Parts: sequence; C-alpha cells; structure tokens
Amino acid sequence: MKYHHGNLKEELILSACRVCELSGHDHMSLRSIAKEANVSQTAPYRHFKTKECLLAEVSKRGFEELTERLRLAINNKDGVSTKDKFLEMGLAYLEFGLEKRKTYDLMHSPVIDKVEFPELLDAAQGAFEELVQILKDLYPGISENSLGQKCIKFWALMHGLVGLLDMKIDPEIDSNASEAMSVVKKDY
Amino acid sequence: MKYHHGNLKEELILSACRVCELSGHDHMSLRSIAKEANVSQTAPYRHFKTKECLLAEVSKRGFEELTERLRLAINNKDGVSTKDKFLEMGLAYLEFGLEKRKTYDLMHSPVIDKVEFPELLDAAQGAFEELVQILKDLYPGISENSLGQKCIKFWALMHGLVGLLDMKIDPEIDSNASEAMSVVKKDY
DNA sequence: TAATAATGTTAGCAGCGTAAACATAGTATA
DNA sequence: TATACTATGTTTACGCTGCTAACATTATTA
Repeated sequence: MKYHHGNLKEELILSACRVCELSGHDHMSLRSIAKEANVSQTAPYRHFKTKECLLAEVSKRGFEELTERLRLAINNKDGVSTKDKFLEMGLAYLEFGLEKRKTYDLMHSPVIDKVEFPELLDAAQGAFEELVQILKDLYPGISENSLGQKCIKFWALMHGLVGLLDMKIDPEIDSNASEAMSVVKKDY
Repeated sequence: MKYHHGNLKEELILSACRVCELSGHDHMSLRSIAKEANVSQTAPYRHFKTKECLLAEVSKRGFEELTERLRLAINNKDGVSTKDKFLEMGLAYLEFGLEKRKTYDLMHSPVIDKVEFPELLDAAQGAFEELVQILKDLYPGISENSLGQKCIKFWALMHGLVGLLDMKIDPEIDSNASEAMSVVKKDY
C-alpha cells in the first residue's frame, strides 16, 4: 500500500456515508471511518478540520441524493398529470426517508449546526427548491405567498410523516410510504 | 453532606433535564449530570443501568410536559369554539417545540430506541391521544379511519413545522409559532 | 444483634476527538 | 537536476467519556 492515497478525501466521505447508514451517526466514530478507509486514525484531519465537518459532508450528500430522487420522480413522465407527479414526489421523499433512515436522521440532527456549513444549507434548500418548482406547475398563477405556504406545509408534512413512521405512535400506519401518502393525497 | 442522598434518582433526572436543555443531548455527559447533582461520577449507575436509560427518562418527562401543555391549551376555555381550541393546541405544540428545543430534539432523537423503553412510548402516545380527543370533538361522528388520518396529518405537520422553523429552509418563516400556525389554520 | 441489601465512593479500563511532532511524497523554483 | 516547500500520511499522547469492579457506608430485616 502506498503512503499517499491519492483520493483519500473522497474515500473518507464514502466510508463515512457507509458507516453512517450502517451504525447511525450517534454510534459513528472518526476512528472507525478511518479504519474503514484503511488509514490511520488521524489521517482524516488532513482533509477535515473536525469530525463535524466530515459529518456535514455526509449530510450534504444526503440532501443531494434527496434532491436527485425528487427530480427523478417527476422527470420524463410525459403522460402523467401534474398532480400525480406531485404525489410521486411525495412518495419519493418518504421512500428516501425510510430507506436511508440513519442518513436522514443525520441530515435533520442538531449535531451539525447548518449555520456553520453554508454548502450544507445550500444542498438542503436545493431539495426544497425542487418541491417549489413542481408546486408552481401544479398551481399556475399562484401567489408567491400561497406558494410558500403550500411548500412549507407539504415539506413539513413529509418530514413529520417520516418521523411518525419511525416513532410508530399510531399503530394504524406501518412503515409503508405509499400508505402514508394516502393520508395527504386528497388535499392536493 | 450525608453519604446517602435520599432522593438521588429524582434529582439526577432533574439535573439531566437541566443539562439537556442547556447543552443539548449530544453534548451531555453522565459525568456532568452527576456533578450537577453533587455526586460522584458513577453514582448514577445505582439508579440507571446505562446513560441511555437516564436519557429515556428525560425524554419521557418531555412527552409528559408536552401532554400537559396540550391539555392546558384546551381545558377551562368555555367560551372558545372547538376549532379555536384545536388551533390553540397546535400553537401549544409549536411553542413547546421551540421553547424546549433541545429537549424536543432528544425526544425525537434516534439516540434512544423507543422500542426498548415501553414507558417512554406510552408517554409519547399519551401526548398523541390528547390530540385524538380534541379532533374527535371537532368532528363528531367522524369515522375511526378518517380520525386517524387527520391526527397523523396534524401531528406530522406540527412536528415538521418545528423542524422547519429550526432548519430555516424557508426564509419567509421565522421562528415564530403563531406565524407558523397560520400556514395550517385554514384547513381545519 | 448480626446478616444482608441498598446506595454511595474510588480506581481503572478501553474508546473517543483532537493536537503535536515527525515521515514521506509531490511540486515548484534555483 | 538539486533543493526547498507544501501536501498528506503516521505515531504518540492528552483529557474526556461510558462503564465495571472493588470497596465503604448506611438501611433493613431475620
């Protein structure tokens, strides 16, 4: 094995993403990430100032994947009505939240102060923006104000549903995204 | 100071609640809690098997306070319409989430696996039940199914809003509970 | 009163994030 | 090409953490 890795930063991020989704961000040590990348315990410090910086990168990738999934849910669907595309998008959100539960948790965890990581905030807002666009299509001519409210409401609802599905407060709803979407379907 | 405290378990819980709301559950050491209670670092282990058990108790108290607040929001309000009481309840939820942000985070954090703490799950469901009751009043004769859906939706929305208020994804909405409630007001 | 259980303390372990000192490799300049 | 400099790796070490074990003291019970 050569002394210099060549692409360690990227590999550390990927390792971190793997470890996160496997163990959850609260059982995730910098040392275990380094080991996963076959590198010494302090090597990450050449690429990330603190552990939090690396976690922020993982979180950012999470938002990027979410954005990508939301986009895929509505692209190249010519025969589908705007409303159905919108619902597909909600479904995609829930599916991401359930499939990548641990990463999703990190993304919404207070462990990472988003104010300190502007790129992370950008990524999060990027996902939100994807939703704004489809709602603009759904309600042409809608006022900026109403649009904002609708977006917030839908986003909050999706986020809340993911949390509820995990909490299992209501036994009626099990961890099934499409069933959960039926809760919101008739409103839009 | 006497060797045996007399009421250490309760005092540890209260100390933990204080430390949690002050530092957040991720910057919260068992040792700091013990120090806050003026007791040795390992004393908590006579009353809690692990740190997680103590945190679970803090979380439980959080849900109990939330339940209490929801109850207070609708009790002894004879002149108020059911709908307004319902909205008051939503407001109370948001206010709790914002005032006790760090505790709220712990309550919804994956750090504590609610499956392992049935009493905690009970407390969480107790708060949910408070909501079910008021919605039953709001919509008399509603089917169990629709009731469940409405509850889930509202609960999810509230939870999502608290998260959004913190995330500040949308600059339009600042950390103001009553403003946030206006988003949902017209739907009920 | 003597044994036992409950509840506190002290000492010590392994794992953690991180800083400092050092080693090696890649790059720029003379 | 030789040499300095920078980037990127390792080793070592520090203080803090959750937790266990051994011990001390108090409360309870036979």
